[in-house]
This record gives sequence, C-alpha cells and structure tokens, in this order.
Amino acid sequence: MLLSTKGRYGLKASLELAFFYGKGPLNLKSISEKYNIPESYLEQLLSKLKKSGYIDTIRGKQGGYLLAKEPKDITVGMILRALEGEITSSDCLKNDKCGEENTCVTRIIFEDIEKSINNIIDNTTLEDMIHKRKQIYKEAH
Amino acid sequence: MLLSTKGRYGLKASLELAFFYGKGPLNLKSISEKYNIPESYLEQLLSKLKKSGYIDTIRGKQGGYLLAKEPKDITVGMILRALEGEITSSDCLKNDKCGEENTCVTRIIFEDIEKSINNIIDNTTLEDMIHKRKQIYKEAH
DNA sequence: TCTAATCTTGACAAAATTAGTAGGGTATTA
DNA sequence: TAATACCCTACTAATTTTGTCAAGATTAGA
Ligand code: FES
Ligand code: FES
Repeated sequence: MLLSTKGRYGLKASLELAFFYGKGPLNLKSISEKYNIPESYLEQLLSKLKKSGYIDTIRGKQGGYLLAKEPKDITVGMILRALEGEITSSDCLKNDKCGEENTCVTRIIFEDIEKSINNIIDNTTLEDMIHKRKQIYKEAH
Repeated sequence: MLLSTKGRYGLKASLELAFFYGKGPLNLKSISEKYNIPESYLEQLLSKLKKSGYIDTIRGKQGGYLLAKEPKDITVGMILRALEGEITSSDCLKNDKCGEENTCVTRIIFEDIEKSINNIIDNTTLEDMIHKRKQIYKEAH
C-alpha cells in the first residue's frame, strides 16, 4: 500500500482547511469529529504540517488551524510527503539496496511507477480538489 | 511505500526464471545467492507464486523452479499481486473506511494514482523486461 | 482576573506488518 | 540409497503504524 492513514487523514484535514481558507481557524475537534479521526492522532499530523509550513495555528479560545498558503499553492504531494516522508514505489530506489546498481531491470519499472505517482500528486493542488468537490456536489444535487 | 521486499525479491526471481525460460530449472540457492535474498524467505515467496500458477517446480536432484507460462504471458502485476495482495494506493478504496462514500474528493486522487499504477504493472510483461535488460547490456558494453 | 477553550510537546503503548529463522518432511535421481 | 532439492509450518525479531495520555502554554471573553 502506498499511503497509510497518516496521508489519508492529513490530506482530508488539509482539504477541509482549504475549504475554509479565508474564513477563520478550524479547531481540532471539529475536524476530527467530522472525519472520524482520533483527535490526538490528528493533532500529531497537523503538527507536522505546521512544522513543514503548510499550516498556521492560533492558540487559545477561538483558536484553531488554518492553511498557511493559498490552496492553489499547496499540492497534494507536499502534504503527503510532509506526513509520510518520501513517496516511493520501492525503497531500493532511495537506498540502492539492490546491488545490481546500473543494470537492474526491476528498477526501471519501479522508477516508472514512481514517476507516474509523482506526476499526479505534484500536479494536483488543494484548489484543484476543491473544484472537484464542487463538481461532485453539483452532480449529486 | 508501495512495495515491500516481497514484491521486489519475488519480481527479481521471476525475472531470473523468465530469463532461463526453456533452459531447465533453476534451484533456490542459485537465485538467492545471485540476488542476495535469504533462502528460506525466497522459498516462501516462490511457493506463493507456485500456488498462483506462475511457477512450476521439479523436486529432487537436478530439480528447481521454472516459469509455468511464457514470459510474454506473465505481467508484473500478476507477480506483485500474488505476493503482496491487491496493489492499492490507499486501503480506503477497498474497504471504504471513509464514510463519505460517494462524495469523497480525496478518493478521486487515490483512484487516479491507483489507475496509473495498475496501468503500468498490468501492461508490462516479463518478456518486456527481458528486452529492456538486453538493451541495458548493449548500452553498457 | 478567572476560566474554559485550544494548541504544544513528548513519552508511552498496542496492534499490525514485514522480514526473516528454523527444522522436519517429501520426492527424485544419480 | 544417499545426496539433492523442494515442501510446509511454526516461531521470532524488527519495524512501522496507529494510536493514547498527561502536563503545560496561550488566549478570548465573561
Ligand atoms: S534497484 Fe530496486 S531491485 Fe534493483
Ligand atoms: S474514500 Fe478514501 S478518503 Fe474517502
């Protein structure tokens, strides 16, 4: 499996923040309840996203989390990498554990897979996803 | 990470068998030594591939493993799925743990990723990889 | 000022998965 | 018939995932 719940939870939360961009902070509980994500776990994820610079926080009453940049300037890849680390098809690509180095054929296909994954996640912004959500709602109603 | 060592080891071994297709069986030790894969571990993987019908075995002296079909009839996807189970970007796609079901936007991107992965692994056969290996050797020498 | 709401931090723990190890059993053939 | 090689199951170690918990810091608003 490419992504764990970290990426899934974190991306959903980011998307929620993107949806509220410009409308004030969202607190942890509201997000964790809406998407049924354990509060303390989500907290850790949002903390990572903050350290990576994608999220800002406001402490104290009425505080919460908000996107640090415009939705169009945050890609899905940024969020996923902040949470899951490098997104890779096989870790031999990063740590060359293979031994065959330059003549490994298996490597070629792993690279192909990885390129196509990166191509998707690096070319989809949170704004793109908001647009898609709007389309979905239109179709549903 | 999309693939564990299971898929990596197993794909390498399968490729080795594909390379020797029609030239008699290869024994476990020769493969495990060549690619530096723990013997007993590889044994388990090859056993799975046998149960899935991609590999035949010959017991006893002079025995070993051989591909059960022509390299052109075995895809990378078949091997990987036999070893790793369903290849997926996020398991919410299989077990709909999400709760939003039909209106989940996050799901869309996971589906895109998965399609592009499947597109690659289902359209690459072991024979394709053998051709690539030959090209690589030509370039290297 | 007091207090409740909120994020902050770091340690801890349970569960699941991965990556092996080990060893006895079975079939084949030189 | 002995050596070779696959077969099978159980066990273990290591790692990662998926949380839980508690004490603290900050702030808005009564
Ligand atoms: S580099 Fe990944 S298997 Fe060779
Ligand atoms: S279906 Fe996967 S996050 Fe909604």
